[in-house]
Amino acid sequence: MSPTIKEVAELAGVSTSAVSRAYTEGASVSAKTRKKVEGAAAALGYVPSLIARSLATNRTKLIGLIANNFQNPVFLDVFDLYTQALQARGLRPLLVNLTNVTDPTESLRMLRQYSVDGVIVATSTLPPGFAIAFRDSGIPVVHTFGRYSRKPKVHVVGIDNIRCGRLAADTLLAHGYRSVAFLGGPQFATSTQDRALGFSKRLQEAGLKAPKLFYANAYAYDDGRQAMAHVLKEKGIECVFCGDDLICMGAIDAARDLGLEVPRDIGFLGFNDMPMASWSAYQLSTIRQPIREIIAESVNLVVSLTEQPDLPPACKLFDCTVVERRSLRMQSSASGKRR
Amino acid sequence: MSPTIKEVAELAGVSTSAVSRAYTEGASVSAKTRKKVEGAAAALGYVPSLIARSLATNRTKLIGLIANNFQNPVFLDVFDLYTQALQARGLRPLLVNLTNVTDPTESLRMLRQYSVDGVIVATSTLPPGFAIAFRDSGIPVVHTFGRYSRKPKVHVVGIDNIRCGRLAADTLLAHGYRSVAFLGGPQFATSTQDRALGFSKRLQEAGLKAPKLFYANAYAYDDGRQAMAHVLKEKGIECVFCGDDLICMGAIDAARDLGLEVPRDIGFLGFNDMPMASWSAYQLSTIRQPIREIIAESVNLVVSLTEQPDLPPACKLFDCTVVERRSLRMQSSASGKRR
DNA sequence: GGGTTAAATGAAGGCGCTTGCAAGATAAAG
DNA sequence: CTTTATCTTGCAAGCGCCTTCATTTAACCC
Repeated sequence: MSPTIKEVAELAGVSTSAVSRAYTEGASVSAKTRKKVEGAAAALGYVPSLIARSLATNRTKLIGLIANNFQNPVFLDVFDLYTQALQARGLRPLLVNLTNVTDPTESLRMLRQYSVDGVIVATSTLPPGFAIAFRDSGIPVVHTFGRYSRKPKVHVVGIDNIRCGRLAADTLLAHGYRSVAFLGGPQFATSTQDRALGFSKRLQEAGLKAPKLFYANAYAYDDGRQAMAHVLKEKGIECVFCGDDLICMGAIDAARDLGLEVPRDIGFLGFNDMPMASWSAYQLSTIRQPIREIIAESVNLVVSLTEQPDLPPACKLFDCTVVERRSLRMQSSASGKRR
Repeated sequence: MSPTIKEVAELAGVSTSAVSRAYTEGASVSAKTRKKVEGAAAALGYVPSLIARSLATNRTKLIGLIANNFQNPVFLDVFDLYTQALQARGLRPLLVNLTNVTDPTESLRMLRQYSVDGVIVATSTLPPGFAIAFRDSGIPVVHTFGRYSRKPKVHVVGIDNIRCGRLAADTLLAHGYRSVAFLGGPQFATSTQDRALGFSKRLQEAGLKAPKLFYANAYAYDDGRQAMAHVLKEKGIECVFCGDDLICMGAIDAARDLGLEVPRDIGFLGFNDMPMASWSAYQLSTIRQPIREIIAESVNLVVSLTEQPDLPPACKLFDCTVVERRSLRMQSSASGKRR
């Protein structure tokens, strides 16, 4: 069907090795034969088969891209950036959807079947067993949005959620809030755990009592909305720090349905700075993580790993920033500067 | 590294053919040797290499999944459903991001490099040249969300946007609106063109004058918002039919910023029924396309095409339904039933 | 048990490409 | 015009699997 290397060789009047080399970076070919090969290839519409090549080279240029959260808009960005970054380096994302999958066996089998060169786990809500299972079978893996650890099991690149929690606390304090709550995502998500921790700790350091902790069942609007009902039963909450913008918007709507006005009656701080955060219906103040940089770094890393699989696992962390809009009350001039 | 068929054969005490057959559906193997093979494979941690297999069978089980719109939340659903549907059939999506790509050559080359078994073009905003280029090079292609045509160049599955436009018109008429506008996506998108057409036509059939047509630069919030500014310059518009929920929400916010209340002062009908449409800040009435069915059908189709590549291209269309929420004023009892 | 038919098996060649090796061509040096 | 070093090139083996073909084994029926 598709022309093969042999036909090109024949037409060009050279050996198959020659045409192979014409397509291999840094191979030894004279300009003359390269020209001949290119001519023949063009005439035939030849495209070298990566399948056959990878059988010989043991490199597929395929990167498994693992996700399990197709509800959250940030992942659109994530997919977009990943596909572009990988494409730019001649790699291909093999998309793996692990929604509702609890056992790594099957996905591992599949990834090995295709002999992917590496795996990127792009989620903070997947049990750590997955990344570790991949690593154990010898596949280079980087865990994006993974948890910081002094001695990580796999390479992780992302943010320090504990620091983010502290940043959130500082922000609320700077706005003069004293009685605040935390409304996280699912309690098993490490991102939620860490943010809650940092948030609580910083508040206590500032002499406040530990905030009440609430959890939504998922990083989603409806779950945020429902969970907010519980928050609202608590008296005297001035402001809530949400673990995700979607949750936050759900929470805001829950509050508004009860006649509360944001930020006059209650303040909100979100997380992720997704596009909707800037919609005029919400105007969310939120914490943004540098997704673009995180992903660029992840791709760099997985590429390095295909070349040096034995790099010791490390955490590469990026700083978050707060984006101020109008879901927090005006900064009281007394309360000092933000950091 | 990974154990090969030969090692398994050796350990199991059979020929490589035997173990190959043990892994091939419908091959002739006795239960006894299959057991032996499975035992040996398990002991070795053997996973057959799809790469090698596809070199021999000329089937990769790889499906190119082409997208170019990573801004619109519906595509999260699309990705989710596609990956799941493909996985369920033992196929793998190779994600291709064609954002800002105008020339099919490069992507075609890449798809051929990987000898994908088929291609799914999942977008309504890609020039038709792409799908056709794929087809011309012999790759089975189905165009999801493509345009209806009596004599299509490639298989398309989606909705009849002209009918959707008519449905929108009927809905607005049933609500008693008389002076309405259309606010579409980019003017080059066939989906927008067709919806505008059906919408206008139906209104005129009902004896109204043709609606004013407006276009947003993209299926996105900000673009909807900006375009709405122009709509609002027009006097006497009672209701606007938007080509996308995002556009619609942008438009609503633009209207609200001017102090208008929805649906008291102006009505809105959206398109796509994305999750945000049901948020209490919007409560969008909108038209929903059966994405799940569309995608299931697309996958079925692409699978059939890998077996019978010569099926004549056809259009498989699905009906849309309107989801009534609260962005249209109460149905005037006089104005009759919805269809 | 013999004969017939069906099922299971192994050997071998091939899928399209890469690559070590040795030989041939070219260039640089004397 | 040799000699030596550097490039190019083709041959052939191999990457891990499938599949045809011929052969062996099992199943079945009188």
